[in-house]
Amino acid sequence: MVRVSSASAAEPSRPARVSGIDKIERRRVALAESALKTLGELGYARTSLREIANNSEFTHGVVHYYFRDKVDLISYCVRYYKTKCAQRYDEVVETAGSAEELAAGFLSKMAQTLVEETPMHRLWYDLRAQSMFEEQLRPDVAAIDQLLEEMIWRILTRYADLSGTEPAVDAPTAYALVDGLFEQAVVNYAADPAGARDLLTGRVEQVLPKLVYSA
Amino acid sequence: MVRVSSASAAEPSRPARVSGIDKIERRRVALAESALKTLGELGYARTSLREIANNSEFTHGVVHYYFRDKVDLISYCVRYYKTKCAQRYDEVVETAGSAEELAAGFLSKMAQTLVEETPMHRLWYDLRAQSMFEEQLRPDVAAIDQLLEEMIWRILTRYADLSGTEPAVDAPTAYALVDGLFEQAVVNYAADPAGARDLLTGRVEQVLPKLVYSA
DNA sequence: GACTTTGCTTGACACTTGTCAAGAAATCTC
DNA sequence: GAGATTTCTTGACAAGTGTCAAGCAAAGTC
Repeated sequence: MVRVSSASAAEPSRPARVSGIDKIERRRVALAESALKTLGELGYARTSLREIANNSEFTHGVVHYYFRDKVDLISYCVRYYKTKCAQRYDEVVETAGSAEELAAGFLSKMAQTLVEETPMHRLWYDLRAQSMFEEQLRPDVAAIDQLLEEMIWRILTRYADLSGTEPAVDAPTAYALVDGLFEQAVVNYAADPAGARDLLTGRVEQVLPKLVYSA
Repeated sequence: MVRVSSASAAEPSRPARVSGIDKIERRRVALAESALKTLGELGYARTSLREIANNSEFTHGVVHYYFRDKVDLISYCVRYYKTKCAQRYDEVVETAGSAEELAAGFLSKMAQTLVEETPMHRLWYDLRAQSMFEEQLRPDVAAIDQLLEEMIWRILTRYADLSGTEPAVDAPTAYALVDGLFEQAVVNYAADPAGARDLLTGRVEQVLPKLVYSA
């Protein structure tokens, strides 16, 4: 489990009672969730602290009570987000009994998250781009990239296993390829929400077998 | 040839002489080039018109003399950029006499542009991400994506030709895959400028043969 | 050389931004 | 329930933003 709380926040002197620290943490999470919703809608650049506060039940001063500054908040959000996104396919990987079943489960889950969590994916690609310019974001972004790479790698190795063969590319390559397809789908989704889904599944389906040696 | 000038700019009433319109166009290009330099350095979000003017030989008022507003400028920049980037590999495609030669030329050119035009690539991925939030950018971004897809497709079909076979994926898929690898390299380049180059070439080398049917 | 058009500079405007601080409100402690 | 502590609200600040307009400089026109 990732300890999101050990961040670099102001850490106001903690109250004596045990529930206090948790309460603070819960407020942080609530703020982060609200912030993520706004961020996903508007993107990193256009999201101000006031906008985040407006779209939440809090006022803009509260943000500064729980986070040192904007980067601290965004950073926290990214780390919070991270803990939620990289285990999406784990169940599919564990329960699939054949390569076809795994592929089908992966594809359907992928299409589902594309549709249901579009804003989050948009935000992710935005943040990764921002990290190229804003050094402070790089560690967090790199950590998520790592997590996602491992996620894809788990899927691919299991897929190869079930096919009685081995991956034909290494982990970073596999991740870059699948991510390229997914990002394309996310970008296209803005223009054509209806078609993007099927195009994605079709393309991943096309590519997946090429990532392992033929059995 | 793309007519960049037919944009939506203010279009001040043109002087009678023929050189006048060209002079305006040349100023626009000069401003765009300066803006692109700043944009590549700072990214879309952090680049203000004043910053663009400061890093150029002009003052911030001139920008508004030649461009209606900020989006008009950025839009123009993107379209100007587009005309320069999608023909990078054309010479390699035309002169290569064998599949290996084509692959080698492609890889070396790709590595070269990664290193020499890093800011431009960063900016491109930034802009594409922004286009998911800013509708006005979408047409321009989509046009560039299209151009790049065709570029990759020219390379792949020629590569298949020279190998005496055919592409095993369609154009959008091929583009998404290669682009995934390239974007990963651009992001990594920020953290590790030395290693990113070789990692990219290695990975593309690994993948390229899998995009065509084995001869 | 006067006059008009074009090109550019400067300074201002309305607005948004992140940040902070003073104090009200709520909560806890005894 | 009084007092202390935590939590939150409100209003303000300086800095930065896009935009524009008034006026100066330069170039072209007759």
